[in-house]
Amino acid sequence: MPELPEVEVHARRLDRWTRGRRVDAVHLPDPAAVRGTMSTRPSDAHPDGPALVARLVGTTSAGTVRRGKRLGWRFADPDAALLVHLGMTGRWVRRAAADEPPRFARIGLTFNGQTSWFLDSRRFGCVVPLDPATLDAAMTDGLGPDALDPLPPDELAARVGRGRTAIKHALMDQARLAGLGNIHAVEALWRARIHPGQPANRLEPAAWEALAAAIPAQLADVVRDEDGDDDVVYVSDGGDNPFAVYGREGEACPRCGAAVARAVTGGRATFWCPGCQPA
DNA sequence: TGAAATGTTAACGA
DNA sequence: ATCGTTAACATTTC
Repeated sequence: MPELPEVEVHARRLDRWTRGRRVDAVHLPDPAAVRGTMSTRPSDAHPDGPALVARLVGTTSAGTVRRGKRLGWRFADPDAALLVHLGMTGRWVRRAAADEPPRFARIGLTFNGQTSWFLDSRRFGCVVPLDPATLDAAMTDGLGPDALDPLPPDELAARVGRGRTAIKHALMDQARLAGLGNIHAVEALWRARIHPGQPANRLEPAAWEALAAAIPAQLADVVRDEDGDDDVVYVSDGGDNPFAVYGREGEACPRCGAAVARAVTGGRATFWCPGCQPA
């Protein structure tokens, strides 16, 4: 699930569920979920992962922060910190402490009779124990400004508009702008009426203006829709597809009625409306 | 059964 | 140096 809105929703959830509460127990059904650095590979498991996670017992959750798709979690007394990346399929759920671990449970923290579980079927997600003094740097290192914060169009153009690479690709470059992934890059471009394959350095000022508005609007709308304690329902979950063009090849564009097109670039499926996002 | 999947990064090739 | 593509990671679901 995770692009910026999903990470934001999970950060809020963990905060609500745990802040100010003491860690009574930890569970680590998949030790490879604990990594020494942010890595998508279980083979990069932290050798001392179990010991480091065990040290959280007795600390108190001090809340979460988010930047781009990274989630930071602080603990106090004694201080500790985790950097969480949800990868492709990561999410957090809360269950009664007496319940069995849910399917795909990788790590769990029990607070006051309830356990918050990190579930991740595909195992690209990870939890990185950090020296709390380094958490701020780890949260921002290598990331552009957070995509949920509106940027003036000229600043967006200066950051994202460099080079001839396709605008969609440039938008997903976390070093230029942090938070957009495949789905929301596709949706933001549709909102701004920009063809995803346009070279980033050839967008007109009017296009940057449209994009600068479309990006935070897209992300904020999704955050609003997904906020709450319920599991996020996504395209592949069999739920209704909530998107305008993503996953809708051949369907009518909700704005102009033309058939939505699909192509694969950079190994990723891209969707656009040939009617209102001309090349 | 084959194809595709929200993320990240390395490795090539042009 | 820059850009695009492909593969890899690990696993599930349609």
